[in-house]
Amino acid sequence: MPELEFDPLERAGELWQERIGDATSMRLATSIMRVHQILLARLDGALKPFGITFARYEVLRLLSFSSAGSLPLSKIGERLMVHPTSVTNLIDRLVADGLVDRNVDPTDRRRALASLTSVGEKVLDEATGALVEMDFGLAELPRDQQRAVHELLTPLRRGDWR
Amino acid sequence: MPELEFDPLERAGELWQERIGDATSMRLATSIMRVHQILLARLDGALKPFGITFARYEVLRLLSFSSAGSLPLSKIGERLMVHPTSVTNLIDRLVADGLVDRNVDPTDRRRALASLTSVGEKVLDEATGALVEMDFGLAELPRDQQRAVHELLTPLRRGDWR
DNA sequence: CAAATTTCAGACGCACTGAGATCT
DNA sequence: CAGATCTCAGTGTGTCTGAAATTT
Repeated sequence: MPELEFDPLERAGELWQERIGDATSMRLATSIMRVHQILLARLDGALKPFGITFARYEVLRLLSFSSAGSLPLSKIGERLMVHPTSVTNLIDRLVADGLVDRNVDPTDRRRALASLTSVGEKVLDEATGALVEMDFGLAELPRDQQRAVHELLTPLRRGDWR
Repeated sequence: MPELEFDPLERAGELWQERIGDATSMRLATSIMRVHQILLARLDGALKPFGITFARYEVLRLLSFSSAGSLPLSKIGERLMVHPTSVTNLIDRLVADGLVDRNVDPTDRRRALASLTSVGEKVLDEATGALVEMDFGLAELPRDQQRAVHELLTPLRRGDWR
């Protein structure tokens, strides 16, 4: 399948080093871009049979974890780091597919509350099984290395909370 | 700026552990998604003054590294792991902005060769300066950690070449 | 009234599919 | 002719801006 006979990122790193200077951060930035692309393709592929994307899966999971069983859209955006209009869009599709209910919050009628339908719960469970089965697309990395990468990356997310 | 008082990923990991099981791979997968989003926003933000995105920057850089000074579009797609129609699209925009020339390969007239214009070279140099200045959006990580993450991630890209 | 919450219209970037044109 | 290369039209998904509607 692969037409290349070498790691294209390694090649780019060597040339960068020769002509520009230290290639460390350029290598990692490009690396993260590519790994993201590979990972997303694997996750979306595994979820395709269930008619959802990884972004939608995250919404379903968040709702199932909420203690009240429902969340205002603004909270969803906050937790998932998603733009308000994108949340509306995600929920629109999930509602259209019958996986989520949208109701006005009786406490504060500006708010829309999203909650899982029973179909949504079922799809979530099955999708979770599929993702666990494929180790979230990270099977090439042993557990301890997965943990190591996660911890090393944490400082980059530091702006997400106080 | 951040409304949250806790790391949302950590919270999700704890709940996952309680209710589903080992949360290691789920944590890392979500982590990579979020870091990618943050990084891309930083890189695209730094490149905005030059009128290019990171995807277009990578094309310019690849062209400047090519020994012949030009590359057929198919090679660009191969090296950058980009779909053929996306390459056409990227080159279309770069040509429209005067950063790249597109010519038919006289050797094999099926091929289109892309090469940098002098404006393209100039923009590339300035953009490179801006990216180096911000350490490719990875300033929170010391060099040795950047190297460590890059090496740990490499197995995930292993399918890209032979 | 000011602020919060959500929605809408519209634009954009990028990935992909399927089909077609051109050339080797 | 089969195969390679590129382009085109159209779709899907997610992001964002700016503006508006509703409610507190």
